[in-house]
Amino acid sequence: MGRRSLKNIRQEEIARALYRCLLKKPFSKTTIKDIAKEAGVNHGMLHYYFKSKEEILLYFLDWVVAIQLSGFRQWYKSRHVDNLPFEKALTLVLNYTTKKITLNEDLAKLFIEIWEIALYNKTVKKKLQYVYHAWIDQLAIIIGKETNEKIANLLSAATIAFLEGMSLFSIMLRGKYPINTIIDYFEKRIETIIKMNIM
Amino acid sequence: MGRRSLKNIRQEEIARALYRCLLKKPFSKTTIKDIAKEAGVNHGMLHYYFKSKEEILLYFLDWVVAIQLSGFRQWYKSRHVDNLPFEKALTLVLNYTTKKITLNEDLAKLFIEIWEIALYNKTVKKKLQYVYHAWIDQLAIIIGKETNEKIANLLSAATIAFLEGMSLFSIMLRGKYPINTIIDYFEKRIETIIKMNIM
Amino acid sequence: MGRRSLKNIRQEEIARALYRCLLKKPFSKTTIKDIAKEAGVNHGMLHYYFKSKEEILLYFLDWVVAIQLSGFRQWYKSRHVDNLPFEKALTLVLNYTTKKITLNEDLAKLFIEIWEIALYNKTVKKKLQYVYHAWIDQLAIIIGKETNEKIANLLSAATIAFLEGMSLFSIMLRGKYPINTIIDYFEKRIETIIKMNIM
Amino acid sequence: MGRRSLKNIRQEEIARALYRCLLKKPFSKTTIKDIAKEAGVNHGMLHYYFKSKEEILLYFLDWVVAIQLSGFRQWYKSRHVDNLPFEKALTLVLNYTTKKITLNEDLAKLFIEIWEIALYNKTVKKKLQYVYHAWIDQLAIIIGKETNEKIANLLSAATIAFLEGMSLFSIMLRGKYPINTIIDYFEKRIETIIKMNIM
DNA sequence: CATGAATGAGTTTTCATTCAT
DNA sequence: GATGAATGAAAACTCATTCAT
Repeated sequence: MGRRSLKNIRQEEIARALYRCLLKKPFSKTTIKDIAKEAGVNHGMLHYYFKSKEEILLYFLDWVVAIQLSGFRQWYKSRHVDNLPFEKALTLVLNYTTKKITLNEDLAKLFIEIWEIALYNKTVKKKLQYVYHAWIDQLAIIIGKETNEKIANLLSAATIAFLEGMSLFSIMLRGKYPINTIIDYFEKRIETIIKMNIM
Repeated sequence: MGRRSLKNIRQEEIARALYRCLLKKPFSKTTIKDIAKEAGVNHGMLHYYFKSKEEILLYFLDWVVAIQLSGFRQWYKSRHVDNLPFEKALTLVLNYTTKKITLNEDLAKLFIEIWEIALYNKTVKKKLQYVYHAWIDQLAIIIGKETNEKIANLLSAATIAFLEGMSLFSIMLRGKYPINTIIDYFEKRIETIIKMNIM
Repeated sequence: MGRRSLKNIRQEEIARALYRCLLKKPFSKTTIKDIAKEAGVNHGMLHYYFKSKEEILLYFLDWVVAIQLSGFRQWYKSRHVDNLPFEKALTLVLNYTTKKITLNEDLAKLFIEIWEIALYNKTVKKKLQYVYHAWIDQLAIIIGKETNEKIANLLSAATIAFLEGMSLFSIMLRGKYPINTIIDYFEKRIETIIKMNIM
Repeated sequence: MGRRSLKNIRQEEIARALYRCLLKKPFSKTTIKDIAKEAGVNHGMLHYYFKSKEEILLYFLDWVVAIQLSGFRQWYKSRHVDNLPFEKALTLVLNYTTKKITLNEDLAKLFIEIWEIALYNKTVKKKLQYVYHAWIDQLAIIIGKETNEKIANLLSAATIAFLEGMSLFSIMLRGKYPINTIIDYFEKRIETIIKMNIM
């Protein structure tokens, strides 16, 4: 992807290190030195590239979101989802979402952490709202092919709420409930539910 | 329920204080002194009644869960839900759940906090699993009247996942999406979805 | 006088410790731990009794000023300066001032430090202004017995400026100039200068 | 005079930058990067031209003193003060001193800062002593025309102490006391005081 | 010469926990 | 039981200094 400045490289390394840290500890218990150690750099460096611990978090969030978004867009293009008929497009997108996002345990953990931070941090909350907006809008476009916009939005939000709930359960109830089965079950019926709701 | 020891009274006061604290700050930023102040007792006392800050949290969790459970059970009995026909029982229970739990913003905030703590704390995770077990089982009993047990469990878990997702959205997307409308919409259709899934 | 709270006792001990520290190092290089060590207490204590390092400084300033003021007032009363004739009162007060303040090397050092802090710290500056106000006013009252108020104020301020300059020199030029001789010389002539200025 | 090395030019630029910095912050809070930024050079360069932060300060002091001294000497020559009668010379020199030094607020601030540093730094103290020596000697030469050397030195030191005290007051009591009036008042009487002291 | 990345010692501050009274 | 004084480990952050390029 061409040349990036050392600053960008380092900042991303630090974001990547924070990612690994958050799989072990909550952000509040992750110290600057933890992140530095994980990144293999001196802890003073983190303050050279970021003004504060919170700045690292904010950069990290943007980085994670950008990666997910770009991953999704690349896949979306490569499968020509735009040109597919409603049923096919819906199935494909839901499948991508559940496999790559909902059931990605690292991501699920990460998002639970982010939810909590967002509770008391407006900037983080805004970023999270942006993500859900984008996600709901994207799915609403597909659903909107078979129903009116208002209902499509409503169904899209409901579907994603359900998937986020399942994502939560995949972490909290792992091994206790057949998360995958439940998701499969609903993937197969969501099309019907959507069409049912037209009436 | 008869006499309770002073210790029990104090412990509950402290749990209640923690509840109020958690509406303002995450647990990690809530200090022993914050809780003590909110409870109107000396902070040294907290270590007299509890071994550590974590013990307060664990007691608090049990207390919150017990309150919710007893509230539900009392309501359940008073409405004789056990004797109602399937449709009526389902409607009533879902209505209670959405109004008292899903859309209770204080509780929603609290649970996001608890989810996060559970990520990295096995004891908290176990308590949370117990709560979801109890909840899913309860709903599954009602749904089970119209379908087989396995499917009932699956549908119950899915419904509660959806409600937890909506609870999350009610906090994160408040004002941006018509949370209440979405929930109303689905309350009206869940019966159909359940019956549909029998086939 | 009578009973003082432990808090007051500790705060004063800390102020006293800071006093000793400032004879060795500037405030900016004096660490919280230095003060704690000098006071013989744990450094956490300093934050128990004071909100911040600056708060210690402010308390310290009030404490130093109060001590000097009370020392002066006690002496003033015990010598019945109020009832003495102009010449006697002036001589006595100047003598007290030069011996106890101007040529008190610890105090001189301390005040140079305070001057510097006051340069960039408004609260400290205000406290310092209060001290000089009180001092100038006090001397002006005595001088005012022989001249009009405006001139008395002017002469008082000039005298104290001279003494502060000598105080500075006593630290900076110790051993190089006969500070004591200069002060003696002027103590003897200030009366004449004052009277001369009436004309 | 003539060509100066790049090193010298840069060093002076850095000294000039430190001067501007010290009008905003004490030396202890002025960082190497602050100075570098003010000088418009890379902060690494400061360590190329100076061994340490303290070395910058020492160079800076010499630079300030040299500027003041050369300014004074130039003025002194241009006015042929050496050839003037006692009264005229005294008046002129005092006037120059009060206007250019005592009441120069930037310089006054700077010197308060230097006094404080000198308290705990022998090298700085030595430089300061040199300045006061030179200044006192210079004035003593003029005063000495009307009195014996010992008394002249004494009166010179006293006068400069007074001026330094007024300089302090001009910063600390600005707006609260009529500093200029006091100085005017004494400029007019110092000649009389000097002559009075002969007797 | 010039840059800015990197280091690490040192600073203030917070806070759970202990304990004497 | 209750109080609040005391401890000390650990946190975020700063900054003079070094050094590879």
